[in-house]
Amino acid sequence: MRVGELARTARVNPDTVRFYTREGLLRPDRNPSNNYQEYSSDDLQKLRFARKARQLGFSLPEIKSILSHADDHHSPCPMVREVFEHRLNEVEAQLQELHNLRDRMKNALEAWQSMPDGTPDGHTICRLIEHWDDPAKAGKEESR
Amino acid sequence: MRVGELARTARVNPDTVRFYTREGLLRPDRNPSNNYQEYSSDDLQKLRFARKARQLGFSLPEIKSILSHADDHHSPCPMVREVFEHRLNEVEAQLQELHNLRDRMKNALEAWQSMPDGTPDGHTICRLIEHWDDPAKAGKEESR
DNA sequence: ATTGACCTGTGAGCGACTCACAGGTTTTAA
DNA sequence: TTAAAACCTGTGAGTCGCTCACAGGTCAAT
Repeated sequence: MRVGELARTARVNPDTVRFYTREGLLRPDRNPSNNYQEYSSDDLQKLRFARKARQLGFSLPEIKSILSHADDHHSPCPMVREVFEHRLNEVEAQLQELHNLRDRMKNALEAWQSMPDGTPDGHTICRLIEHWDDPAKAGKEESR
Repeated sequence: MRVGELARTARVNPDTVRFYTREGLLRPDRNPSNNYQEYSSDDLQKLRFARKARQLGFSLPEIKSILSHADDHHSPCPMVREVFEHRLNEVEAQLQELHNLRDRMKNALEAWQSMPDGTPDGHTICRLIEHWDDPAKAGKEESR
């Protein structure tokens, strides 16, 4: 298959396919008659993997090295594992952080919701901003 | 306080402070004698808010508009709320996605862990790649 | 034969920094 | 007091991972 088809089936931008090819992540054959690139179903799998890996926050160089390790078929590759483990740690941390912030946002939004007309005033926003780092205060009125 | 001090207390790169200042997110006074920028504690709060908001995925223009709405003190601003709600949805989605992928990674790593010497071979990686989209198969041997 | 949809390479633009440079200022400390 | 170190200034360029724009070549359908 050629660029367009590959891109369509993997639901990515054709330019991304071209970009990955330029970067050496995909290595299609060339049709010598018209110089078009010919991708295999192997390339499709690599592309899909690459996209998922990107979502996980792997860098293109990392993905490239994982992929090329997988290419020469049965090399033991502790490096891939290191990359993986390292990335997993980062993902866990990010997940935690995101979770906290999500809760913070929800609280803030609830505080807004319960206002007379549902629109916040400057004060609310100020409080939100001032106590952003302090979940105990954000979204709650002080006792007074 | 000046650039360096502000940056240190907020634990960001001084260049980020300069960048935010260039972008109009922070508006320090100028010391006319030496042309240095003078930041207030208000700026510190804005900076901290901006960093948290960035982690949540708000864009700089969004942050800028939230901050300037908060500046002219008591404007009701449904826009800020819209941005906030919209972003919350995205965060929820991202959280879900990240969660799934984290589990996927853990499974994969466990499968590796249980291998004889703890290092994966080409086959394992291939399976991981081939069935990346298919949690039922990744990290498990087929029945045979 | 012409249209339109594809393909090619290259180069530039994006957001949000980050770094490098060249020069001016302030602080420290010998 | 003066030299060095540590700051500050603006500007411009580099980074990553795309994405788009351009100019031109190829191919299938009408």
